[in-house]
Amino acid sequence: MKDVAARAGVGLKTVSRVVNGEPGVLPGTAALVQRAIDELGFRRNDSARQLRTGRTAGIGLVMEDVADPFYSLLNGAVEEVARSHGSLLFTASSEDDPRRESELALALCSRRVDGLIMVPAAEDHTYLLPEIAAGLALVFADRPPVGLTADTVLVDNAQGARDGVAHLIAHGHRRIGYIGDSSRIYTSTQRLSGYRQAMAEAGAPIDESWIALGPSDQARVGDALDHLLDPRREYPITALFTGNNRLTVAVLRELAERQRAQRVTGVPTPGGTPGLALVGFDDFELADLLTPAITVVAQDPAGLGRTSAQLLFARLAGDGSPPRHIVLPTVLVPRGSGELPPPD
Amino acid sequence: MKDVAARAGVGLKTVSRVVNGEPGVLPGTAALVQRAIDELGFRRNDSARQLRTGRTAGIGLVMEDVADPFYSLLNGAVEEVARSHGSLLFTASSEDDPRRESELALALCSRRVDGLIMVPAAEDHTYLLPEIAAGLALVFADRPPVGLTADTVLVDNAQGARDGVAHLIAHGHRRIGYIGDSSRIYTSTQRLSGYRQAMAEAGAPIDESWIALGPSDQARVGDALDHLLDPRREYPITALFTGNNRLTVAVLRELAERQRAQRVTGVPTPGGTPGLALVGFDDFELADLLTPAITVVAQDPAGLGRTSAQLLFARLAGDGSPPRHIVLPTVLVPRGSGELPPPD
DNA sequence: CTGAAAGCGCTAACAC
DNA sequence: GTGTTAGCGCTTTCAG
Repeated sequence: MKDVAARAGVGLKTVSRVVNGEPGVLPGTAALVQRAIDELGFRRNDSARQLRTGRTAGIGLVMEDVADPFYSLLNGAVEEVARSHGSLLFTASSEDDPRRESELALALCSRRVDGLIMVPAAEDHTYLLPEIAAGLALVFADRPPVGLTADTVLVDNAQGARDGVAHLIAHGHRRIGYIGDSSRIYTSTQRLSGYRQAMAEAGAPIDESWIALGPSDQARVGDALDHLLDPRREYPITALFTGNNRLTVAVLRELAERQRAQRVTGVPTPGGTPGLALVGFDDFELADLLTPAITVVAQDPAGLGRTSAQLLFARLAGDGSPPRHIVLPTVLVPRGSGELPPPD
Repeated sequence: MKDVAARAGVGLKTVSRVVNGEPGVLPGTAALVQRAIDELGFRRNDSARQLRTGRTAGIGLVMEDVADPFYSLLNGAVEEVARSHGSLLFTASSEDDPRRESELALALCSRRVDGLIMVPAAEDHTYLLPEIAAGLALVFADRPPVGLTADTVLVDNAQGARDGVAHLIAHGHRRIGYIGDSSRIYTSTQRLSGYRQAMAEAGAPIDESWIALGPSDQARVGDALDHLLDPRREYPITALFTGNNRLTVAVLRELAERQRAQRVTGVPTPGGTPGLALVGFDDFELADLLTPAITVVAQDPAGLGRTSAQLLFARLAGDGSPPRHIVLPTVLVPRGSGELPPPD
């Protein structure tokens, strides 16, 4: 900038004014400066600007995994809102590791991002208290913070799961299995409680062995399924509720595998016969094109991201009202798999 | 930091040394400083650090749309490599708009990101020349730059499409339709040329009306499909090659719709009868669970991201060799839809 | 081993 | 309208 000023034969501040489009520069002078800028290939150094103004025009998003469709939709919505406010977005994946979450969050704080949106993995967020005290705007999305109060945007997980399970019950099922995430995760606990509520409301007793929490990879899901569908059970389950996106797909893949095996070998296999009713929490692409199409309790990941980001920018614009807690509804999307009747 | 120094009763530089883990500080002094840091809730201001050192430990990624599965996988891989190098990642979606691309890229340059990975949308990248001259490390991914030479990581689109179409030909098809992206997009042109090559090699003449370029939304794809499957054609196509992920899914959805309609109404509809052979460029989740399962030419989006990022960090580490051009292979994944025989 | 001084590139606050 | 000065918070350099 100094160089530009020298080249244009004007003062430093005049260049600054031109670069920032501030008023009070004669068109002639501005043109002179602009030419010097072009000739020198000058570009304003935002690091310096940030240091001076204290604003970075950047926000951070910490979530589990950018590559997961749920988070990538959330990410896209946050980015869109950020862009409309002239901010750039840092994205960071915690891989659901509390340590990594705090490392990333604090790294973003060191950069002095204007605000942070977090889908937390940690079970204690007091490490952020000093940052909040120092002026960090913070919004929690999808899961609430622990150890502090802050703006939070959640999904009505319990109600959603309850709706999904009640839907199965309405279609004649009483023995319904549940495969969900580890109970470490907030949303998982909420969804499980929705399952229990729906069963209780219908007066349907729950056999605790119908509940499998925490199988993460394909193989574990297969094991859980084998256990749930064990043919030696006196009262086998007739329907299944899956607690998230990835689990639903894993279950579908396992069932398809068993069906293929049974078709090929002719040997009856648990899960080898189509007809198990299924409702999944969280929608996913192509759910409508499978056979049967998959009934889901749909969340709105983009809405979650958009709402969180809007809340964040409202704070950055000076909204000093008490922390807000927003809960977004879910929508049951019947497509076929959840309307299959129980056998006999 | 000044405050910390005052509180600890030491010099500024000593605090700096402690904060950065530099050697040459007595353990006792370090402990003193650390206590002052904790008490004050001090966190180093990276904006200032960046200004001084010239390094931001941040890179940028500009692509079409973070929410698209292809890009979110690429994004995830880039982020992982960045993290392993201690860098944070800015993600920005251009929505395939050249203006937006350059705005975002230049905004990232203003922040003095250490490097930039771009999936370009623009048709001229000379606007980046001053930035490169100023030291920006730049890698193009998936599509090459126009108007300058830089490190580039591409996929072998032509060979992939050729393989896919040859696969259909090997299964007895001669009249093969092609639905692809706008010819404005590099990858689209390459894939179309692969289609032409495969047809030429098989001595199969191409009717230009079999080729539909540019239908983007669901409705347009439906129109294109109606045109391709027009029952008044003397020689109807027996197979279809789709140029990307989104188009494949859109086609599947259209076909499913026609089949459903025909089942319900009993009125024969073009595309209403299953059996059209299909190979799609680009893999997608659940392709294996559809009926029939979808044969695809799979790319490796994560590999693309990883390779690009590794190349970028090699440059940042001082690799000054001439620009590299890496081409990643595709893999044909036969699953059923591409092995359907032509009728009669 | 520790500290004082200079300056990274910019903008805020004032002169002129 | 335009220029000058000071200083954002840090690291680099060099002296103790």
